[in-house]
Amino acid sequence: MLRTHTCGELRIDQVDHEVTLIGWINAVRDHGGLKFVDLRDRYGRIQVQISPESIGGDALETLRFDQVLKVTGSVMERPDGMRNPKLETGDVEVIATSTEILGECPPLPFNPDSGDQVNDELRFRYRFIDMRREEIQRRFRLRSDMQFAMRQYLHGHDFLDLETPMLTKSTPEGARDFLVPSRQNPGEFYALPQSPQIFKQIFMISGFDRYMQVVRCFRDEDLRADRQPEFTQLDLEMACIDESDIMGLVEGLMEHVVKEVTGKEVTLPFPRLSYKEAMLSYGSDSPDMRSDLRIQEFSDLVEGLEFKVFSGAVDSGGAVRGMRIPGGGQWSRKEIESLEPIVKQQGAGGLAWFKMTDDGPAGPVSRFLAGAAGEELIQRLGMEPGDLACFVADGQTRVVVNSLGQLRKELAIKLGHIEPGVLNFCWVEEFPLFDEDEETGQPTPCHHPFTCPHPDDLGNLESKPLEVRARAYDLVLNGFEVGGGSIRIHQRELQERVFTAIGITAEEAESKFGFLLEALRFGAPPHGGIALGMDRLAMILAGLETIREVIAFPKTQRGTCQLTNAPDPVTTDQLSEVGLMKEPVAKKEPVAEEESGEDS
RNA sequence: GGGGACGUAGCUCAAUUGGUUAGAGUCCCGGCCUGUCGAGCCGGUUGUUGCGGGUUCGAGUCCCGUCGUCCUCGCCA
Repeated sequence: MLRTHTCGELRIDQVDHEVTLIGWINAVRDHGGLKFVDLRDRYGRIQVQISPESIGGDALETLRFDQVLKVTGSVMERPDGMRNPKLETGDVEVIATSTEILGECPPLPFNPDSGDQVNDELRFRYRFIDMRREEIQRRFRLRSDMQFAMRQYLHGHDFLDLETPMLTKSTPEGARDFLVPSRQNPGEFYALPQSPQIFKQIFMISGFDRYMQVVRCFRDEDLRADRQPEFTQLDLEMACIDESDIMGLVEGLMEHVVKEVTGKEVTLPFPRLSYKEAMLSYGSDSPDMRSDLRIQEFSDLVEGLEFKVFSGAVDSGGAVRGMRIPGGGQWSRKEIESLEPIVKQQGAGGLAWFKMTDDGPAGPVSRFLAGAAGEELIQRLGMEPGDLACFVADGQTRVVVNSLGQLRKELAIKLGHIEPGVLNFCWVEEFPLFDEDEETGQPTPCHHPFTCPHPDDLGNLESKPLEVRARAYDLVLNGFEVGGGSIRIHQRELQERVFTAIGITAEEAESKFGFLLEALRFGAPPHGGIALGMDRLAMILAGLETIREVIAFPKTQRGTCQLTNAPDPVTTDQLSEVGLMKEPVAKKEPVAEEESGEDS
């Protein structure tokens, strides 16, 4: 080792020891002859004293922030009144007898102290500087601890950590694939896996019983704060189990992980609610239960209200829903109306509302509340003086759900329901097996085509496919979907029926999933599993707003890497080697393929 | 593909209704300084206001286009 100690470990015990440290210069306090230098590494910070006397009159080097400095000297107890209680090492300092700059460093492109204030573009371009920050190092430590705790827990429950291919087969369903051309098979392509789904099912058929993997997955879709084109899942699968076994295991896993990483206790079991209930009461399939705001149905009352906006919505097949906002009656009209853009963005025409005062309802909707239906509405809401009620009515129930769901989210923040550090898990289950494709009307899998239909609904698979429930479940944490899984189909015949229901012909099924269908013939046990989003989990456990902050080298919203500048054009030679030709519309030219390089 | 926000010194930001020479803090450079720990004091440099066009006597400010970053809808089995 080039050093005897790290920058975080020296204490009174080491006084008079001769030590050698290597670290980044974190500050230089120059008093002319006497200099104090803070040296920093992963483990902490320590003050080094450099003076002409201590280093024997040698010329002092020019010291600058983030140079890598090697210091040899002796540990001294600091004089009284000169200790620094803010530093773990603050009772001692190192009196340098020699110093050497091992790594030069120009002035930095940004000030790391400004931390997250600096714009992301710059931070990610100079990620190596950004990641020196204590704050960032803590995040990645947390993520590392989290993944270790997961492996530890699952190892203790007989899971095997098994690998699956990264170069695999493109599948027709689901997200867009990232394609990889095959040099040895011109014109043919691998795809990067969207998930190891089928491979883990094959492990089950192979008798591996309990499989886990921390695995990278790839989906070529547009990005969000919580979505990157490549992301990491804790993937697991078990045989001879049902839903409650998976949920129970994951609850135990989360309890262990949260305890190990944050020291917090979670309450088990996690509440479970059906998809239907989640959509109705919370306006989302990933409800944030940190807030107790609840959406309620009022479509059945509109007949008695004589409010055309409401009745019109219901008449055209939609719905009227609303929620009580305790204490919202204190808000001004202007403040209430400032909520309207939230619902308009989701396609709603507007926000209807009334306040409850000591003298009864007041505000735009109040004049429709005089009759019996109005009274029932007020009663159902549980309105008390000082409360506000907001409603959305629309001909499309989907718009009502999304609008109020979004409004609920914003109100939860506004009302201070979102306390930092609170972890609120729940399960959402009984998802529909299929969604309707908006364009073709074709049923398409909500989860994936290997999800087992609910046994009670099997009779409807062909006749009323959209009413079939799935044996699927999502794990939700603080309003984020952090996991999703299902019991899988383990019978070939049922798998074929599901393929047919989603419009996959026998030929397509054979060519795309033939290997799975074949495997299902040869002794497949009942099985199921789940995949947990590691980036989102790490983000929430670290109290952050975007998964970019827990990914060392994230992509921008356009899918580019600021550090490496990927993706890049490649040379025509590289293309032809893999049997591809360039379309003449390339945005960027390949770098230095045959440039003549004239200096300007 | 649609909607929105932002882009001014290396960095973080300011600049009144469109009005003179675009400022501050920090960083950086020079000087002073032997007990600081956000060191201090004195002095100094730093600008294609993202880019291109337009309106105007005059544009950082208004308009159009474009590029980039972020948020979001669509999309994400």
